[in-house]
Amino acid sequence: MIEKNGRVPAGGARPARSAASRGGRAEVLARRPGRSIMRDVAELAGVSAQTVSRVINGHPYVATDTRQRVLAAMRALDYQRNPAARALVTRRSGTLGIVGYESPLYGPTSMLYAIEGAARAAGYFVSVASVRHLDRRSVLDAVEWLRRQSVEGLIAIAPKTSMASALAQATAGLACVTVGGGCSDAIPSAQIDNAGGARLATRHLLDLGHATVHHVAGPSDWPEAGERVYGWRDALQAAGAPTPPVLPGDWSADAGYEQGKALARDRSVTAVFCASDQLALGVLRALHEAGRRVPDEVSVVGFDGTPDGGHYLPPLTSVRQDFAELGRSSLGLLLSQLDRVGDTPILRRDLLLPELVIRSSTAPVPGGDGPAEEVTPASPTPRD
Amino acid sequence: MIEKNGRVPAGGARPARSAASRGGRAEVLARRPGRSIMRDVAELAGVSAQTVSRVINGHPYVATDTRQRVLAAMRALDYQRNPAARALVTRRSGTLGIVGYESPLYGPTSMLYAIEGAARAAGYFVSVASVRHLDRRSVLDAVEWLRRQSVEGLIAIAPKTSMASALAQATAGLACVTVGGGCSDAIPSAQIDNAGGARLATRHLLDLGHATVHHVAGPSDWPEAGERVYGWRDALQAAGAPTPPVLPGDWSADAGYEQGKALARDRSVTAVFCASDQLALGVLRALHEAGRRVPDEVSVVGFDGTPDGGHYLPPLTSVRQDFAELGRSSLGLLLSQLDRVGDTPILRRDLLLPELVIRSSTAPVPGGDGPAEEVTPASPTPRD
DNA sequence: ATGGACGCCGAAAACGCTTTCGGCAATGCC
DNA sequence: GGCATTGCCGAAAGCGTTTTCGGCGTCCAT
Repeated sequence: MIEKNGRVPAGGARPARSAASRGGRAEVLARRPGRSIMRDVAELAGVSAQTVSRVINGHPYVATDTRQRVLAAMRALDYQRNPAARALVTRRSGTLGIVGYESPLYGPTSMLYAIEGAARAAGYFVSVASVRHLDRRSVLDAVEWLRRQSVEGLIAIAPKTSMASALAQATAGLACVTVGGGCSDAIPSAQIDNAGGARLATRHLLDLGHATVHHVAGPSDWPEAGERVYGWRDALQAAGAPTPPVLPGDWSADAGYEQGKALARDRSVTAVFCASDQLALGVLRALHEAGRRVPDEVSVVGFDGTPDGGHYLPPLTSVRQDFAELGRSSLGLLLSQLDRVGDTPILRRDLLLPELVIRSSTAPVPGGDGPAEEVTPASPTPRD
Repeated sequence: MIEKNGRVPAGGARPARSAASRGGRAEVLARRPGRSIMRDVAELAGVSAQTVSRVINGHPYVATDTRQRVLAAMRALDYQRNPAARALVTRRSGTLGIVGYESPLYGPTSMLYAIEGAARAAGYFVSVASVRHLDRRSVLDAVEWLRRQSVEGLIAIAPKTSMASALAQATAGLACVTVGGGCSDAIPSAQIDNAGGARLATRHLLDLGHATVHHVAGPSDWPEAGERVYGWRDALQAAGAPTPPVLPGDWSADAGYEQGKALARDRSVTAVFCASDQLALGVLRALHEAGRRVPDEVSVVGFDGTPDGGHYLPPLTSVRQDFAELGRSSLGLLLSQLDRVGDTPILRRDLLLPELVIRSSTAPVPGGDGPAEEVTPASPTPRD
């Protein structure tokens, strides 16, 4: 009754594993009672372990009834494959990493969840490492931490321009994608057409008859902020409108409030384009406190299209970006990198098109036509 | 020159591993060139592999100079321990799971990052699984997915009451903690004192002379929403004020707007306590559109203390909860569960104290004293 | 009959680490 | 001087999978 491999056939429920091996040493670690392993399934199904493996991995050349027996045994034992053992031999962890910027911003959060959902659908686990501050050290640490977990690739959410080199250095030899801000030419990225969105917003205001549009920008070291500035300036120049100085801030309502106060003092400003909805919220408040009515005296446009924006006072016209789609897109980019392991990465940029949602914070310019008359703001040049 | 274990001592840079084993079979999988393993380090340092292991794991009984040599070799080879191999033998993945509710809410997001930060400090990786809808099936799937990754424990963010059984069932035999909503007595949870916060808000309005306070609640199947209702009602009764019917919603500004429209029509309401800042945002808008001035005619209080709330029109008085601390607290709870593996879990509840931040959306009742006179709302009974 | 070709399955060797056991020197104690 | 103790280290087993190799039928074409 002794089998070839020296193991005693199941006399009782489950014989002490490995007790029959070389030195007859007692089992080293007590098995967690609830967990069964592949060999248990194999015994119950009357096959060998690697046949079980074949069934699990969908390999061909398994007879139909054998497959059924194995599947039944798996169900009966509530078998679950040990990912560590699998990872050890396949050299694949099946895990993707996300370095996320620790901010309560609407966008990054939406993307995080979208990425996870798409990753799970593709069979990948998702592990996060957050950075509180976007400095070099933090990013290096986060990527290092993810590496230690042997992630197969990673997505960096919302990196600043200055992090390009840090990220490139830290992710050497690792598939990497950035999202919402192409921070470097060396790393593929998924992002919306920021310049296009900014053009959309600016042109909308110009179309309403405003002589020019002021811009409260995002932090100057974020590529997304820079691109929006570019699009805004571009639309202004295309229409022959003067270009006021950029008012920089971070993305927050606090910053918007501060810049808004200055804007409110200047009676010549009739249109403001903000690089985020939160900035717009602050501007709206400053304008209101200064007694300037929106949209009667001043029009305001935001960027992001957050659900909250629809309930600002007044409801905010904004450039909506589809963060969920952005997240999915970035994952697609990463997966396509992983497919071509070894080859040179494809440096693709996914550009999503934003959409202008017009609500109540924008209106035609007060006097019927703009205060400036050297141009005809009512008929912009839609040159594209 | 043949060693006892049959391996050929390093003649060249790195001999084909396992080529000298039993059948002289060629190496099965090409090693990733960049990755060195423990044996490489051991050879370079002139010690055995398990001495390297001892150094890494900080075991005693390693001579100081040996340790130095090993550390130097590790640095030289840029050695990184293979987590899969380690997990396989230790039966510990070193990973914690988070099931997160896929919503752009401010709170859950802040907590997610706080948990990750604290977990990393404690040496744990964090893997997320998000659920789009809080139904039973989704939760079961998410937990199952995390299990497949063999997480050692998990934290469920913002579960509804109805998920109690699903969560309890799915996490059987797994350390689990909920945060921001004790959904079941069987699962420990970290949360703020919702009832206390609601009392704070309600009493504040009562103190301002309002005859009673209306309440726009969160979804009725969220325990947090229920507790806030309870605290609100409790404060009302303690002050002898009448208890208007609860106006339920979800947490969104949309819902707040809808309920706010009804509230605005009722001229008798002078004070509204909302279960979230976003609800308050919607209420504020509805009130404004109906021509009711805040805080002159109606006072509004929110809950959460989001940074945006400070820029609403008018800036919102709110009950601030420290989400980051909440996240850290929940992780602490989970870790203490893990320490006592096998024992019965300690069913602790961490209660954090919220804080009322008073801004401009609340003011004394219009007429100097409230429209109702059967009680003296100006002197509430602080009975606790 | 015979020889592939094909379908199905099992034996055994890794994967890279930790753990247990045991060995060897140096030291302390009686 | 013998013997236990202590500090340090190596050999070997084993964690639970996947992969490679090979074996055994069966079927079809010679």
